[in-house]
Amino acid sequence: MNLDELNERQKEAVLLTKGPLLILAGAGSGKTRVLTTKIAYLIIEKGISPSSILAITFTNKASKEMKERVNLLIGEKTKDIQISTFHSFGYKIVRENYHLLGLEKNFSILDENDSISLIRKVLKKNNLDPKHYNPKGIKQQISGAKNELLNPLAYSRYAKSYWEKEVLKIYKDYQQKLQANNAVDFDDLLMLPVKLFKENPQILDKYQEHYKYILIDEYQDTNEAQYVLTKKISFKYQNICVVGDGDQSIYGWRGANYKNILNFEKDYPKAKVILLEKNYRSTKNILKAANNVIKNNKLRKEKTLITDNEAGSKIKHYLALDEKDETLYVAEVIKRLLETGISLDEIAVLYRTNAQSQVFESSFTVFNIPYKIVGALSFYKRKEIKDLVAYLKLIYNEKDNVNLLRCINTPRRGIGEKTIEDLINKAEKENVSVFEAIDYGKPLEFKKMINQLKEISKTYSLTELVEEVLKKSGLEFNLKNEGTLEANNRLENLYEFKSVTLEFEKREEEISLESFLKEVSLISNSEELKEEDDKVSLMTVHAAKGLEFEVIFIVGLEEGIMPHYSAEEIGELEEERRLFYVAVTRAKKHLYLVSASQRMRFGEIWNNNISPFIKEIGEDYIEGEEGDVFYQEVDYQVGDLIFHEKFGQGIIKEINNDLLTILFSYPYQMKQFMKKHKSIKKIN
DNA sequence: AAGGAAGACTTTTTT
DNA sequence: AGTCTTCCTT
Repeated sequence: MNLDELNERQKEAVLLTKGPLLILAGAGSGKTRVLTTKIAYLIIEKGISPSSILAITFTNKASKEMKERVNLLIGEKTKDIQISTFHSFGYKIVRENYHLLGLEKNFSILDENDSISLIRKVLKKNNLDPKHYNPKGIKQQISGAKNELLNPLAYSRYAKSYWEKEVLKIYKDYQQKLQANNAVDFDDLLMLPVKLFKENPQILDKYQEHYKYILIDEYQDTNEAQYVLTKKISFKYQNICVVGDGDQSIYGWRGANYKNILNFEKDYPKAKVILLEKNYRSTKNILKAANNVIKNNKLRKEKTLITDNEAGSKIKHYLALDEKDETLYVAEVIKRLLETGISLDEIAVLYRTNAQSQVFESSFTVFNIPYKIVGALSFYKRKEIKDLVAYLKLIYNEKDNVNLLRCINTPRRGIGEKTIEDLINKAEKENVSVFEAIDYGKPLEFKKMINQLKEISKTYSLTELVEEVLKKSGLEFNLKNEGTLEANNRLENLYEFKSVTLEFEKREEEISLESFLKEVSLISNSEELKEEDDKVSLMTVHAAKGLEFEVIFIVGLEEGIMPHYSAEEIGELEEERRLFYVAVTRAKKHLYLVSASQRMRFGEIWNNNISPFIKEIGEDYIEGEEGDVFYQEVDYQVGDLIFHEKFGQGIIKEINNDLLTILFSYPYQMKQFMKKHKSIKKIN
C-alpha cells in the first residue's frame, strides 16, 4: 500500500496496528484519512479479516462518510466491516441477545419524544403535576443516570437530594413501563450491552473474539456507558485505536467526559500516543485565530496547530442591526463570493441554535440562494410522519403502547379519552398490553385493522405496506379531504415517505420491517439531502463537526447566543468556547463572523453584547466591516433617486428605519434594501 | 367526542 | 413568534 501521501506522524499512526493507540488529532489534521487508511492497511497489508474490525463513530453522517472513504480504498470488502455509530452497534448487540435482556425479539426503540410522553404517563398515573415535575427535565435526569450506567438500584444509592429521590421513583416506574411495552430508549442501547457483558462473561468473550480490532472516532465525546462498552470489548486483545481532540469536546451536556481521553494512558499503560498538530485545512490567519481563542481555556492540554498554508485574508466581522440584517449581510456576501468563482456547496452558515435557521430560510428564499438545512427539525419528526411510523411500529410490536396510543385515534375515529383510559386500566388489571385488552366497539375495529395490516406486512413489500397503512388508517383520506395548503403539504410528506422505503428496499440486502424501523429510529436527521447538491449548507455548530468548507459564516455571535446564556459555570463556558473553536476551524479560506446588536427571542426584543470570543481572536487576524461598503451611511429621503447595479434606476417610496422600499422600472418593480447595502447608490 | 380558544412554553446542542 | 397543551363549549 502506498502511504506516501501521509506525513511521518500519520504514517506512524497507520503502521501501529497492535496494542492500544491514542491519536490526539487537532482540527484539520487528517484524522479521517488516518483512520480510513489504517482500516485499509489492516486488511490489505496485515491480512486481517474485515469482519473482525469494529469502527465506531458518533453520528450517522460520520459513519456514512467513513464507509464511503474506506470503500474507495478497498472496495466491496467494506461491507463486512462493522462501521457504525455507538447506538447502532449497541442495537445490534441488544438484538442479538434480546432474550437475555428481558426483551422479546420485536422490541421497539422509543425516541426522545416517545420517552418523554411515557414519562408524562408515569407522572399522570402517580398523580404528579407535570408543571412541577417537568417531563423533559426528568427525562434528562434519567438519561444522565443511564449514561453513567446507573440503573434504578444504583441510582437509589446515588440519589441524595429531594429532587433526585423524586426522580428515582419516576425512573423505576419508567423502566417498568418500558419493559411492559417491550421497548428500549436510546440510552438503553448503550447501557443494556454493558449489563449483558457484566452478567454474561462468556458472551463478552464471544464479542471480544469477534472484534479484535477496534477503532473509535471522536473519543473525547464518549460518555461513561460508551467508554465502558468499548473498554470491555477491547480488553482481551487490546487492539484499540482511539482518535480525539479534547479541544473539540462539545457534548459534555449529554454526559460526554473528555477525561476519558486523558485517562486513556492510565487505562492502557502500554498505550502509544501520537500527536497530529499539522493542519491541512485552514489558512494561517484562521488557524492563528483559532489557537488564540482556545488557549483561553484553562482545563486543557497544551497544543498548537501549525500549517504550511498561505496566510489568507483576514477574518471579517460584521455587526448587524438585527437578525434580519444579519441574513441580508450573509446573503450579500454570498452573492459577491459566487462572482469570484466559489460555488454554493463550498459555503456554510453555522449557528448555535436550530431556531436561528428560520430567518435565513426566508431571506435566502427571497434572495434566490439555494440552501439546505443539515440535521435540524427532521423529516422524521414531523407529525404526519411520526403518525405513520407509529402505525408501523405498532404493527411490528403490538405491545408498544406508546405508539398505540399515538395512532389509536389518529385520524379521529371516535375513540375518546374516556375509552382510552378504561382500556389502559383494563390492560393494567389483566396484566396485558393495551392492544390485547381491546375487545369491543370502535377500538375493536381498530384492532382488526391493525391485525389485517400485520398479515399484509408478512407478504407485502415495505412500500406496499406503507400504502396499505395510508389507505386503511384513513390518514390519506382525511388529509385529502381537508384540502388546505397545510394538509396538502403533509400529504406530500407522507408520499415522500414512500420514496424513503423504496430507496431503503433498493439499498439494503436485508429488507424487513425490523431493519427498516431500526434505521428510522436511529437516523433522526434527514441527513441525505443528496450531498452533491449545489447549495449553501445551514446547520448548527454541533452538526458541523467533522466537516469543512471554503467559506464559513458564524452567525449570532452574541453574549447569550454564543456563549449560550445557559452556560454559567466555567466548565460550561469553556465548552462554549470549544464550540466556537470547532466552528472557526471548519473554515478553509474565508471566515465571516456576524453579530446582531438586536434580536427577537421568544417574541421579545433582546439587546445583546458582541460575543467575548471575538475579542480573543486578536486584532492581527480580524477586521471589522466598518471600513467596508457596508458602512456607507447616506441620508436618504422618500423620493430620492437610486441606482442599483442590477436593477438600474429606482425611486425611494418608503423608509422604515434602515430599510428602503424602492420602486424600480419594469420588470423589477418594488424591492427592499438595507440603507447601507453596497449594491445601491444615491444619485445626486 | 370534537373543535376551538386561551394559555403555556419554547430555543442549546444529538443518538 | 410560533407551536404545542389544556380547558371549555357544543
